[in-house]
Amino acid sequence: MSNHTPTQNHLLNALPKTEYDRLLAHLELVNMPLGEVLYESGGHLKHVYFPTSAIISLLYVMEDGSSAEIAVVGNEGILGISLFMGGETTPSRAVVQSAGYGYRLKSQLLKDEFNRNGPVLRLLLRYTQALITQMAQTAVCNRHHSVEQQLCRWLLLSIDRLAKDEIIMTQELIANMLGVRREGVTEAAGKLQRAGLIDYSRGHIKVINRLGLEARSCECYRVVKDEFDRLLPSLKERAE
Amino acid sequence: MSNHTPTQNHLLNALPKTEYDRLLAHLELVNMPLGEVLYESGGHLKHVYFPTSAIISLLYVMEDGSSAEIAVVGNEGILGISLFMGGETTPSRAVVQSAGYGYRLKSQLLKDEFNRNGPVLRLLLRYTQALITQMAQTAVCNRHHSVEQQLCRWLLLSIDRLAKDEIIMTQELIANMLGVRREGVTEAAGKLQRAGLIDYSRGHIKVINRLGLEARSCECYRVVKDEFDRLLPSLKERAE
DNA sequence: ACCTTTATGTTCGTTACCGCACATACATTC
DNA sequence: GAATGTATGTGCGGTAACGAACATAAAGGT
Repeated sequence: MSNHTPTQNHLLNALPKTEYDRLLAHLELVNMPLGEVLYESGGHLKHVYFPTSAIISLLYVMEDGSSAEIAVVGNEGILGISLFMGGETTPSRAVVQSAGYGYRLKSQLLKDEFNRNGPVLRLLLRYTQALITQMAQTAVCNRHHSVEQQLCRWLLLSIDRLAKDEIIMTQELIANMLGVRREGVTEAAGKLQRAGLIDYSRGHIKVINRLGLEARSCECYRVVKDEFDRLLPSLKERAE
Repeated sequence: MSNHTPTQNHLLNALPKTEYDRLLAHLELVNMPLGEVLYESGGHLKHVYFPTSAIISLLYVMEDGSSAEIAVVGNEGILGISLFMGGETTPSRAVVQSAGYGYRLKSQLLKDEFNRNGPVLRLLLRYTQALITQMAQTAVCNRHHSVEQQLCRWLLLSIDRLAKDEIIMTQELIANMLGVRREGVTEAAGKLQRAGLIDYSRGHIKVINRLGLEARSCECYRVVKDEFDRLLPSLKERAE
């Protein structure tokens, strides 16, 4: 192997050489199949994860079983911020939304690195702030925007974190993420399809017209994207 | 003066004596009148604020002018986390929701303290995680719960941060916070009033039956409160 | 006491989404 | 290629919240 390298994760790639080299030996490549639950609500965190090709969804599940996605983590980020924030755990659940790969690191090793009070700490905190923006914007979006707008936002967030323009995901699961009815997603997706923006069938959604989706999305997508770009400006190249 | 002391803010009160004493001379008591804008979206942060009797609302305002509250900050917390998170600014606006007092500290002084990598850093990060929980739960609540449930949650969050059981706030402003119509708040408040849970008139809302409100609220209130209690367990006493 | 302003109450038609039921169609397996 | 399971399409009544218009009522100034 392989075409896998930790630098495919933007946070890892953004680390100075010293820190990167220190962590490298401890990074373990893991496969993340669709639907796998990486963290359960309130559970203990044995590892943190740096996705490379996978996308993780952070979900809040309510007592009555209904749920909503509050943020996504892909190759731009890290799963497990509550570890270094000091809480050890969170009330959210982390589920693999798009199958792929990532690297994991034992919790204690990340904590140790964080406590060195160096560039790793600063990078992780800036990432956390970007994640906070995403959550806050999700709250606003849930309040004010239509299912169709939110679907556009969701599709854009997903393809940004994938190399391909095709998403493997049923409408049923998208509905769970957005916290709406499956029929609502069917209807919105149908409109987008008829408008020539996407093409989908049985769990495969292909984005045909990205700009069209952006135009149809609410502003929430762009606000979040701009804030990520601002806080985590583009990542240096690293010799393979 | 006075009956004002920085220890009325729970975060300041939770600091070890060394750190508290170091900051004390730089803490400046400020009055916070209703409606004052402490931070504008994207603006520069000259100070951070530790409310004692005031409550600050964190709002996201959309392009079309509609808005929604994503979190509140009272005497349990600090306003200005993006400063130490490294972003310097956020896309949210901070408005005084309930008039009162607080202490402010020059941004650089807080940064310096944060960078000592001591108990202040750890405390602020734990607080930030609690705030994240509040935002995430707000997102879910916006998705799934009725205006009446959200109003109960909002009232409870407010009186938790006030000494009194009376809130000075018009239904119009509450509607802005919740991101709903004023009429919706009128209707929900009317129900609560007829149920004997609250008593209000022209900008004065008095909570009569706190337990009744909790029962009528969605679970979101309790989830957030429990998480705050878990992350920021009760604060030591400090000799006046 | 009057007038003005501001806060709250009420109504009405409209809309987006819900919950449910069921039809269709593709995919997989035997 | 028949059978089964899964994904998607569609229609229907119900409801919560919306937008707008307007009525009432309390507070405050002169």
